[in-house]
Amino acid sequence: MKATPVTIKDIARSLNISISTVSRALRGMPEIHPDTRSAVMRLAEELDYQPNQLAKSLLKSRTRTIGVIVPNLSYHFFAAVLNSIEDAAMRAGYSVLVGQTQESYLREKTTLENLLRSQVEGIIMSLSRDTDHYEHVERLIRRNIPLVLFDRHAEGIDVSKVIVDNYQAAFGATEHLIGQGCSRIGFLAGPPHLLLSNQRIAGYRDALRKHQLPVSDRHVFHCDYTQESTVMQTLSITNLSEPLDGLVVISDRVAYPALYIMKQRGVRVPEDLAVVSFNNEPVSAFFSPGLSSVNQPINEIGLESVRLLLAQIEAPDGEVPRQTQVMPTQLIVRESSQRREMPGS
Amino acid sequence: MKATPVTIKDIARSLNISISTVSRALRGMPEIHPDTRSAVMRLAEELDYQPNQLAKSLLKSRTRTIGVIVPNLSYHFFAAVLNSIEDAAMRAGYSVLVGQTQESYLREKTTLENLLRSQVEGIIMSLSRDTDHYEHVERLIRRNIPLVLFDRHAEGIDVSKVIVDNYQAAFGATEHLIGQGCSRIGFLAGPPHLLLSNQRIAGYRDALRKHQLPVSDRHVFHCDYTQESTVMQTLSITNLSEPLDGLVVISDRVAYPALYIMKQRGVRVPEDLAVVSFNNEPVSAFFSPGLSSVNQPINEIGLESVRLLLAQIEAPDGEVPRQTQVMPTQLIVRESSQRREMPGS
DNA sequence: TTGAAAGCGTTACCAC
DNA sequence: GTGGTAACGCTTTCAA
Repeated sequence: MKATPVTIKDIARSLNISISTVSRALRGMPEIHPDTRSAVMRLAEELDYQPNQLAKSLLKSRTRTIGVIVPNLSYHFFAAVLNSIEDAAMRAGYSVLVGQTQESYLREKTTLENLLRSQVEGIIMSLSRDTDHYEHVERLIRRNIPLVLFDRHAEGIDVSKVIVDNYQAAFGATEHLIGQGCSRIGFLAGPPHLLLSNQRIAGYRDALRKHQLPVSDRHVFHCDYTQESTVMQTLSITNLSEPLDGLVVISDRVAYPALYIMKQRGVRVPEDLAVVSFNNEPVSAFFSPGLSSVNQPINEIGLESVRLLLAQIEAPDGEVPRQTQVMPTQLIVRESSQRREMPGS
Repeated sequence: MKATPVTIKDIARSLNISISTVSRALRGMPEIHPDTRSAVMRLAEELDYQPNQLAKSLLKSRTRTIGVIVPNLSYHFFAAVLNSIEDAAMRAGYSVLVGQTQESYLREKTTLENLLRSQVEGIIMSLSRDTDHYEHVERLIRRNIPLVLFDRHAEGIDVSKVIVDNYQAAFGATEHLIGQGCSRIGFLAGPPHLLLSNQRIAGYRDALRKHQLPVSDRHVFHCDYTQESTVMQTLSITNLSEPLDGLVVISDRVAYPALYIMKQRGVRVPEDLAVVSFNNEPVSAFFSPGLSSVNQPINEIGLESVRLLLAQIEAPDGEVPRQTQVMPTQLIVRESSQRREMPGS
């Protein structure tokens, strides 16, 4: 017997009063007689009454639910941002429906549709690896659905974004390697069409150029974030006839297996090859050598995404405040990239 | 102008037909005239009509949504299980509402209530660190809400569970250390009242006893999973007057900083101290020394949780199939615990 | 202070 | 084949 949930109606019937009165009593409206109110309250408590959010939502056209779409929750970055999003949403009285795309465009599209059918009031998303066209996103915009893109975004779509300056961050990371005396610096990048990856490559290239170091396509290696392709590309790097002495890696997730392979192949880090990466996952500090990595303010990215989304959701009709928040990054220097004494140490 | 979403009613009015006809056409009911159907379909397409799931849910008392409550999504284990849960749920046509407790009992309780108000059809949860009484869970059971507990469960509550045999796993891990020649083995455990931690301690103790090795409370160190307390406890371990030569750690998350401290203090792993841990996070393979760890079948835990939950949700009234699935674990031996040659290598 | 009734968007039953 | 209507659980006028 799947207990039929108790409704406001049941309470009304039991107490021989009207539904409206019960509703009012439950919500603490001032005009209700204290006796009535306490009777209602007591019975509600006793029957363990739970208001049906669905009915409320339908009536008010407000679900207080937001949808979050990410490529994959086993990536620390996305899980951690979701953590922060859920936390902020909860504090603001919102619930979170999650969807993962598993890096597939198709699933991104259907997940989006499912969330919309569920009447989420807005969507926070990070594009999948395989997403290379954006009609589904543009449709959201046309339909005026509050939307925030974070991390994996796309150029030329007019929507709120929470991102970091990937170009600058990569530029800085590369200069750091140069400052450590590296002169043949490579880049272990993500898939070729991924904006974030390309922006970082651009920063890396310009840093090399600025310092009159050789820039070559043959020093850029693309992996698709899977372990197999990372291993393959890393092996290619170790097999270069003229070995690199510095390497920028697209993310810590990719750097871990890369470092492992380097060690196996007898490449000493940082002596033979200085390495910097992106994301600064917590474990990176505990590696040996500690992995130098560009930190992104994960918590703030989540908070900011929620803030921008709620700004849209709660905006008076007609105004759709769109803005791009560029969050600060910071290169955390650890042993993996340090070939020179730290000043003062 | 927040575009009022187009409804079935709008379509009906436009086409001068009744709401019921539109509804039937949209759902592909056979009795509809082809012309009518195609007209409806075309207009629906054109107006980008999206059925309102809320209304459907209210009517049918079926939301096809499940709630998932976990302590914290930045723990790899929980994020990865959620990954698997969301995936399985999606395939079964369900959506997932997530909630995090941040290890707090209070938040666990309120999150639970929120999910119920949202009319989730069932709940998959892992208890928070600070949860030491279970009325909130028992209330679910009394109300016949489909429920599955995974990983962090509790004894004596009659509900479906997906767990591993922590006792046996710890027993095995400890015997492995003994097999490597360790005789003074300690345990870096979780909080004192955490069932999972205590089960592992019991397995550890019994393994020591079986091999006539000293069992002492002073060799069990409790941390609360935070980095600070892990560091503190690790320092205590390195400060023992008679040093340990083997250590079982409650989880990889805890082992990482512990190994780091060991290295800093000049404790060689595995030569001075052999270490095994639990969870086998992907990065553990890339550590040096590689961290030996008890693998839990994360993907299967998620799948199984969904399976058990759906079994309850879809069970005919009256039957509430409850079962406990004990998932297999496997000790993955890496360098951190190997003090003897591998046979045949 | 309370009650009756309309309505949120949809489906399903019963007529025609 | 199609249309009217009740119902899901709730809030909110409007009247009393």
